[in-house]
Amino acid sequence: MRPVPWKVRPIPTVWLDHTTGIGVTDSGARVTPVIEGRRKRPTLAELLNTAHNLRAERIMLTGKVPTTGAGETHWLITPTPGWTEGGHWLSSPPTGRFTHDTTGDKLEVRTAAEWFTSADGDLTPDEARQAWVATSEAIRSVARDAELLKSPAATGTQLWAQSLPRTVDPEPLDEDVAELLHRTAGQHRIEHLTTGPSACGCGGCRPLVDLGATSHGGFSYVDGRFMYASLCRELGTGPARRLTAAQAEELLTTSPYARARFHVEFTVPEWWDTLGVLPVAHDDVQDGWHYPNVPGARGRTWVDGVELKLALDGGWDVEVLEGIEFTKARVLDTWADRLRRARERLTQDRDLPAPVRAAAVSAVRAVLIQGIGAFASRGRETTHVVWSAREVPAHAAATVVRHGDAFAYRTRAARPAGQAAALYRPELAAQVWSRGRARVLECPTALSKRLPGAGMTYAGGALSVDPATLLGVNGDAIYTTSVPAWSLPVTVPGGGDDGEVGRMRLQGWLASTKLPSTTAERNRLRQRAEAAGVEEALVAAGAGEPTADVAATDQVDA
DNA sequence: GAAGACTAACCCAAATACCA
DNA sequence: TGGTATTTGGGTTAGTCTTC
Repeated sequence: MRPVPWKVRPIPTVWLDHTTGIGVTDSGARVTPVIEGRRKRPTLAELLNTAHNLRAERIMLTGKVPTTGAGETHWLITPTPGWTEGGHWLSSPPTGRFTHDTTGDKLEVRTAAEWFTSADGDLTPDEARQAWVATSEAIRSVARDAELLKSPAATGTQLWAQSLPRTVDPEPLDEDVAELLHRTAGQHRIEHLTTGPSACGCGGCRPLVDLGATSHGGFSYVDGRFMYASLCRELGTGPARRLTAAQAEELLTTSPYARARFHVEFTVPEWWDTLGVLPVAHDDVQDGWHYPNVPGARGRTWVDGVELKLALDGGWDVEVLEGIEFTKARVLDTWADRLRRARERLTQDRDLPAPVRAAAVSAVRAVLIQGIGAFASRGRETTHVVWSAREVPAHAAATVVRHGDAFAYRTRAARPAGQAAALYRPELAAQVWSRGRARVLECPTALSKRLPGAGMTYAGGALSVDPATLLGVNGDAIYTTSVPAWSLPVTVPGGGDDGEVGRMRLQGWLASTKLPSTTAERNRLRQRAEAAGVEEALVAAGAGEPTADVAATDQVDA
């Protein structure tokens, strides 16, 4: 069943700073809010009225949009005289939906941060507007008629519907296979590998860095450039075939790269000294996933063929219990390629101010990542706000969150039917995520070659660093106490980053710091490392002074 | 002389094929 | 899988023709 692209028209938008209410219209004209009394800061209702007077149908907020802690009232839940709320989304990223009481006009409140992430400070309303324009032009340059939709996920989905080659008509999965994928496929690998409270206590996992012995050291942050775009090649899709143990075993030997998932029971080899390869769900699903790495530890789990191949190549003992084979097709190739070109076009655009360029590049990244995520989405949730507990429907009682005087509850739309079912492709998301997990372990570099019989040489990734330096894994990022040479640009000796999409490259380096004992500490260090940059590491590796050009590229490389 | 219609040439992206 | 070479084909453009 082929997805049918739908037509959208651009939404008239005003771009406002959340705190001051000052901003710009789509055409760049300055907007100042009408504020009653002597207040400096506009209320939400005043922002709505300002936008309404300009005939806008959307407000994009920039600047410090407040985050809501437990028990606090959400900033979207506040009296808005003249406006009726309906269908808010209070989680992240927040969306407010309002209807004007007299005209019936609809107005949506969103945050620019949903699209644009910027490492150094916030965008101004006008910068956000420029980034929006640049992003839509870049997207349009690779796909005629493409528009930015209401969210990056919708934009990605829509772009996919347009990018599916005419000759491809992927069959949706059977219900039972889709359900199995949902239950057994994880997303990003997030793992902390030092001793301390964030270490996995299951007994099958062991930390690699003992903070008792080394509490201080370097902190390097390496992650993949536009990683998902390089993982979309020739994915498997429906129809899917269930395989018995014998058939699965057979498939594994005849075509090791088949698009398939396997139910396996594995044992970590006696000599294994680094991080685990295969993801296993915790007994309590709420606790997420872990990656057993203690020699002799056993586990039973569903894994993608690429992860299994990595384990088998690494000498793991694996027994295959059953399998599912997908049909290979070029479902996402064109889509990912277009996004890659759109991003390329933006990074090369020297006319854009650096913050705008970086923001636009981050928006393309959001479309890619959230587009992938949307394939696994089983209908979206809506938040409803009522002012009395009695108005909450019984079936939604479990989702109620108190916001001051208000009660917010969530409902989930029914499983997608009709056209929307063509967009439900959990097998695509599952494979990209699996490939991502495999890629962060073993990643080709500019130095890599595939040699017959020898596998990949000079690979990068978590499996190729000294285990004693490995602090953790986070999605497509790894953190280590020393800089892996392959993560440096090819311009320095031993460097393996040639600027290609999909390469893992050094994003930040702190030469000496207190090593993180928790994931939260680690995330703070990542920010610090990113802010500190890579210059020091480059100099240490023997590079000359970086040119202005390189510095400019780095800035948009997020 | 200008505007529109038509056509051939060309370019580049997309699709395909194949290899290590 | 990742990479490269080749084929295919859609779309743009420059050039020419036609008509008013």
